[in-house]
Amino acid sequence: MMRQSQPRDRGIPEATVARLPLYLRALNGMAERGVATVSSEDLATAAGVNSAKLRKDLSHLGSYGTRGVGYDVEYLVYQISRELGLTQDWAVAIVGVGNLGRALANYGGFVSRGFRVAALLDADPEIVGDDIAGLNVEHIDELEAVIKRRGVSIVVLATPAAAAQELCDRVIAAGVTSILNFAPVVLSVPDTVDVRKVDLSIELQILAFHEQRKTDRMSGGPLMAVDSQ
Amino acid sequence: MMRQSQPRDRGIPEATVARLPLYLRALNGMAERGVATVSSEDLATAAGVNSAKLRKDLSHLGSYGTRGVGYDVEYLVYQISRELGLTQDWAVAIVGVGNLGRALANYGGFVSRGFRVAALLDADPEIVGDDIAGLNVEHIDELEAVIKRRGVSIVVLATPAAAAQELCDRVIAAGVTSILNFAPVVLSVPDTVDVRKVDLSIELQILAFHEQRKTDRMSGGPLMAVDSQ
DNA sequence: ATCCCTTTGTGAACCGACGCACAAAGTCGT
DNA sequence: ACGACTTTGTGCGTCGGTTCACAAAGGGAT
Repeated sequence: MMRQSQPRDRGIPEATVARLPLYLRALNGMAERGVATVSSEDLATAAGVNSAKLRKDLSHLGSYGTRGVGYDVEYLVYQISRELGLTQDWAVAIVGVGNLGRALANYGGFVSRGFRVAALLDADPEIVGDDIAGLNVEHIDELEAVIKRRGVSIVVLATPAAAAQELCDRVIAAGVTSILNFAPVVLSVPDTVDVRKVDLSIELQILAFHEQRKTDRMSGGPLMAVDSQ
Repeated sequence: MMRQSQPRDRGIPEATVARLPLYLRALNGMAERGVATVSSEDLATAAGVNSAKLRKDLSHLGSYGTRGVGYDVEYLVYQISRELGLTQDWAVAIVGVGNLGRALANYGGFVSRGFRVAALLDADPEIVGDDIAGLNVEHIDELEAVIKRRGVSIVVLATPAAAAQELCDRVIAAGVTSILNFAPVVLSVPDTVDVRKVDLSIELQILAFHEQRKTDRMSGGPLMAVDSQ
């Protein structure tokens, strides 16, 4: 298998993609602290992963990195940013400006790199017209127009569960193919559309499961019957 | 392999655990609509998974379900709830009452089943003393006392990144072993502690990656060189 | 220029998860 | 009471991801 300069297999494993933002964050921290190069071992520790995994992940992007030395921090930041598509600017619309929507609008975290909140939309006439985080809340009737006018390509759904599917359909009809969903429903979408789901309640339930097991194990033996409850 | 009544292998795959809350939600919806029994096919559709996977998941809890008929909705709700530890009440403390912390405190979603927000804590004297969602915000100095007094076993960290690790350490020292972290940092914890991470910025970056690929594919051919950027 | 030391990039074994496809098991109608 | 039909529970092949361990590649010292 011979490779030209950097053919960079179009086919980065999903698990790797999910970790790249982690590496990027660690690298940005190092760059700010003036670190010039970093070994896979140190970067892996900073990102909370195993160093072999880190190296394999990075090898999917190309062969950046110098044997015996490590990786150039700045260069790697650039390469990962480019791979993730953060060298361009993404216009994000937040649909649903309740408590969560407001929190997201004010969250500095994603404005920082590549993402820009371009619109806030809600159905409640009480909220429409308010200024939040320097943006005017627009009426949901404007959804399609706003998406097209501002070039929105990523939509964050922070609506009540009952409204989510309908709004999702409209957003997709308006041409959006990337959705971050906070509503506790399973959205049904064509498979050309990417949906990522964030669900607080599910996370808590998973924690509760493990927590229960820990306390079970303390009170009874590891092989104790479970029907005591 | 013979099994007594319901030995229920202590050893449910992590992937299964992560889906149980999904099934539970779908089942609760059905129960409210008065559905008495459901087939794996229908439940799988409602939960957005493949029916074989659903059956295998449920088989890890025991052999509930009747061939030729399906699963009794109420019974399955109970079994999954019990397995997840939702038949008991979990006291949750929210540490950090900024925009996000406030949104979480007001989020009805997790109060509903098994979880109860038992405390809100913050370091900002401006915020301490406020009433949010019927709870008084307490000073972070009270952290250890509050955790012990109220029997808090799950902590939600919604603090700025800079404060997260220190607070995490304190929370663990106070005996908590389950943490839901919203701060964009990699927490280092002993492996007796479970940390689940929710990171908006990472989710957006993953979406951006796939979005970029879609648009790349549209403008150039599928096998086009990538260095045009 | 050569040797030694460090660190990358990856082949290969391993592990968990997924989905197909089917036998076992139970229901319902006659 | 029996047969046809439905739906579960699972054995098994497959696949993606993780980890180990090491050869290849470079840097720096002598």
